[in-house]
Amino acid sequence: MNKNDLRVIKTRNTLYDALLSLMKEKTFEEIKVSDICNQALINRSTFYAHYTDKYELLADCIKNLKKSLTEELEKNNNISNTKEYYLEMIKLFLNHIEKRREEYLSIMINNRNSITMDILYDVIDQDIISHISKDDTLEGQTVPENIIAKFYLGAVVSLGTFWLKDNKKYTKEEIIHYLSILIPDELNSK
Amino acid sequence: MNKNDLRVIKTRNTLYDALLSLMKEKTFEEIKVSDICNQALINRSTFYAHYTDKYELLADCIKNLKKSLTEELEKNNNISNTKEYYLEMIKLFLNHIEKRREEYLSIMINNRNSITMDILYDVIDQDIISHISKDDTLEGQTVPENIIAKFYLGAVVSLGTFWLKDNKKYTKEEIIHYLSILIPDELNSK
DNA sequence: TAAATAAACAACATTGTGTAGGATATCTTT
DNA sequence: AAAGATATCCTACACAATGTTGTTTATTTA
Repeated sequence: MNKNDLRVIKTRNTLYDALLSLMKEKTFEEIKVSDICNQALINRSTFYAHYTDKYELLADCIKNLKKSLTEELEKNNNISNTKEYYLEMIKLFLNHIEKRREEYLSIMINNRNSITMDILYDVIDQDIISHISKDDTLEGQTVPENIIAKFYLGAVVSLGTFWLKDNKKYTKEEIIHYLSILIPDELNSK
Repeated sequence: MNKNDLRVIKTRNTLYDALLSLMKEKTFEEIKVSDICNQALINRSTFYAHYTDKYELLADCIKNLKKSLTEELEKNNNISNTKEYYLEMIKLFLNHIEKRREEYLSIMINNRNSITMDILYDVIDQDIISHISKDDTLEGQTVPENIIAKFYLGAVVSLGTFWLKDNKKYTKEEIIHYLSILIPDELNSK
């Protein structure tokens, strides 16, 4: 199966879109392989030529989102694990949500946050961890580094999904401003 | 179906335990009704006499956990939405995790945090919201109340599940101590 | 244009679901 | 402790969705 064959690309994209579109109406679990194929106007046996089951297709969607979020977060240059890093990180994070909003919402609406949360948790956790390991200014702290990490990881993801869901109330800049108040300045000293 | 009949009680408990035990090995979605029945040594038709599907059984488990967490959190007397409230809340939260640790772990291990997170998010979000509505000291704040709420909601749940997963490293008291540093004193003034 | 190969189509075996009826075991009540 | 009630077991069946296979048709690419 040649990944560059136009037919292959077209088929996979169609299936991808069909799944996302169905997820706006139903839970992922309620969606049958045949539903996806009907929606995509693609034969069921063709589906099985590409994916072993619907979970593999979803994994593809997730992998895709994760990859692009990871890339976005890598633009962050602050290698130390300080307030500046977290502020820059949430900025990039909110940018990404803005770009892929429709996809995030499709996944989230009928799946009780879970899947989206898992995606975000994984990627951001990874980002934070890799930043911690690069940071060599971490001696004699009052609060262990990984406690701080999990604390802000949860806080940031929670705020991000909250912002994603009711997009009208606050601007991106407001959210970042509020965070700059909620995160103390002397994060790594004391 | 008489809820007090010993046979009924026994059957339901057995099914409940069987599901939790299977969830240590597989994803919830991978578990079939027949698997649960085999594990529980209960006839499949009996299962259907009690629940319409495996989701209803899981809902029962979740309802159970939610109820007991809600009750635990209600012991919190701090009606204002301040640092003291959050500290007391996480204390009760960690108590609950300690009590029901095995159940939480069963649900969490193979289900990528999702279900557990949803449970905790729901209950704690509810608790925070009800505390906010009782608090009348919320004028002229720099950061909107619901932003603060989602921020600490995520932070607390994230830390709680982190603590749940590697239970050896930190004591409950240490976690609470660290939190008292991470949450600023003047949460509601400025 | 020819060769390669992906997509469509049809047919089938398999698996898990949900339901029903009568036989058996367990619980409740007196 | 016995009688009646009823939950569980057992078997069988209809149904839906899955996953596989072999053949034909259409599209791509060299």
